[in-house]
Amino acid sequence: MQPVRRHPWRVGYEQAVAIQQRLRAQLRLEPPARPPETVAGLDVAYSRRTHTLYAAAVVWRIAEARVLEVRHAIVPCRFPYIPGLFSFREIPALVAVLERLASRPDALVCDGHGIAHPRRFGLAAHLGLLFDVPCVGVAKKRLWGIELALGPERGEVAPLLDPHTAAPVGALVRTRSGVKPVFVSPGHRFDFDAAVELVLRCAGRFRLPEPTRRAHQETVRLLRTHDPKRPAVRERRYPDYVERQPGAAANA
DNA sequence: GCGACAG
DNA sequence: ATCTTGTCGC
Repeated sequence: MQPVRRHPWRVGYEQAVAIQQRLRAQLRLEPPARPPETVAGLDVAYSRRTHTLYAAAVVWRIAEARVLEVRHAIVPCRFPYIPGLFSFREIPALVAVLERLASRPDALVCDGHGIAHPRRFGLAAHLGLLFDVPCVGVAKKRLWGIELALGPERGEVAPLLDPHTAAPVGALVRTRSGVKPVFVSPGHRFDFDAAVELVLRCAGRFRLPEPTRRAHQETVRLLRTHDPKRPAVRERRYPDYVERQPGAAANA
């Protein structure tokens, strides 16, 4: 899978904001022509110690609830975390992992917001536009918008409204009864209803949609194998404590 | 000046 | 997100 637009190597703050304002005009917020059958869940883990991003993509066939493909990418981290400019931090890793996909999924599910963003250009909007692929954002916390009341049952939905215009920017979606909702917003080539529908179709037994949840697991596994943390010092020895011998009696 | 602030 | 120690519940 190849991007249709290039992302610059080095980006400063003002340039990042300018890129967002230029690209957001190109977003298409209509639903995909046909309902997605395969989606790629995406996630990134960080090593603070080595300034490295560990990205994973899990391609998922919705109808069969089955993994089709898993890819990884490891890239250096070259942009700070700034709320509102989050995509510039993770996009190099996500582009790298998507370029490794053999298949072209019908849609992407990102770990972050789409247009529920102060400039209407969150990670899912940015990434969807770079590849011109349908993309939805699923975030665990709010960045932008006013939350309307949401019922407690799985499948219930409430709007997330722009603070200035009261126009919808996304939705709160209850993916599990009695569990905190997720924040769903279209990124590119999605509208609100199709985005919510896709997230619910990908929802399994957990709060996060299954493709993203599995991508997260992959990311954690990558971090653990490539950047294992070892204790700074070995735990001290305890001279008075005697290890139980295998097969020894419990006491004398 | 104060609070809010995706990952 | 990462770091870090413990606690609660199936």
